[in-house]
Amino acid sequence: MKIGELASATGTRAETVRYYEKIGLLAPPARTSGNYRSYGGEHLARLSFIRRARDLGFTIETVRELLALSDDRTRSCEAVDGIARMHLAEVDRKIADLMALRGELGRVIDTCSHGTVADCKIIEALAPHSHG
Amino acid sequence: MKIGELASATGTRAETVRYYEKIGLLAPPARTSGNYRSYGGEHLARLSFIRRARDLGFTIETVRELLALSDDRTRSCEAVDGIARMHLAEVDRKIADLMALRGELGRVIDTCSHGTVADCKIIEALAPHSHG
DNA sequence: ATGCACCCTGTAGGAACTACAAGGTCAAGC
DNA sequence: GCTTGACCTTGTAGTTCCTACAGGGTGCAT
Repeated sequence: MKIGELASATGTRAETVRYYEKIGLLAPPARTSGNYRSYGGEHLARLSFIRRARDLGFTIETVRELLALSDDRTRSCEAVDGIARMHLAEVDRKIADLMALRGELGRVIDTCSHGTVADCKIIEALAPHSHG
Repeated sequence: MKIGELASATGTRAETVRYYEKIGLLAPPARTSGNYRSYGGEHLARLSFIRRARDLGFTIETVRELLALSDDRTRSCEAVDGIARMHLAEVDRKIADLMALRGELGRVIDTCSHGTVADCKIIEALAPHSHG
């Protein structure tokens, strides 16, 4: 499996795959006689995991931790659980922030009277506010 | 008004103010005899606008557009409204993604909390997806 | 005159990629 | 057998939005 195939199989770009290899997240694969990277099922599984975790908002460093945990099967689930919990809290914060933002943005848009910029409420809403 | 005062009046850092000047978002102010930046009400208003728009999640480039639009007072509000609506849609999408993530993390924690190592499903939870 | 808080410029770093540039490999088509 | 074009290689620099120095200058109080 060449890098392009691996990339499209996992929804990644070839550049990103090489980047993951460079930062030590994905093991360097064997090479063909023409010096092309040659991937197998192990790499596919691993990269799928990485992609999915990244999509779920885990940082590269957290993904590294999770991979280390999954590699060491003797370890308890507690560490994994802890990481997940930390992320859950973070995700909850992000959701709350975005909901507040959404409300404000929605209000701003609702006030738009579709006139000229001179009396655009959106611009007004962005204009100077007291700030501490 | 010196840079530090402007910064604290708008909830920004001095470095960020200089950065905004460097990328052409904020006009260079007059200088004192000692070469300090000297800001007036115009700068305060504009930086407040920038800060608020950034807090609402608009990118620097979008803020630039909004500033350009707001400078042309006779222009129709339509473009401004469109930008805000597009941004709102983006925020909605992010919220949806985060809600999905939240559910997944919750499930992982739930599974982990009453199980042994063998039962830990976090790795499986992040296992390969089909990618087309 | 001596601190000290603040200001100046310029550059490097950080997170996680992304986009070249300049060249090598390979299968297909003529 | 040779060309075309898609793909691969390495390396480096750019992206976004700042943040953090380093190494110096200014202004005010003691």
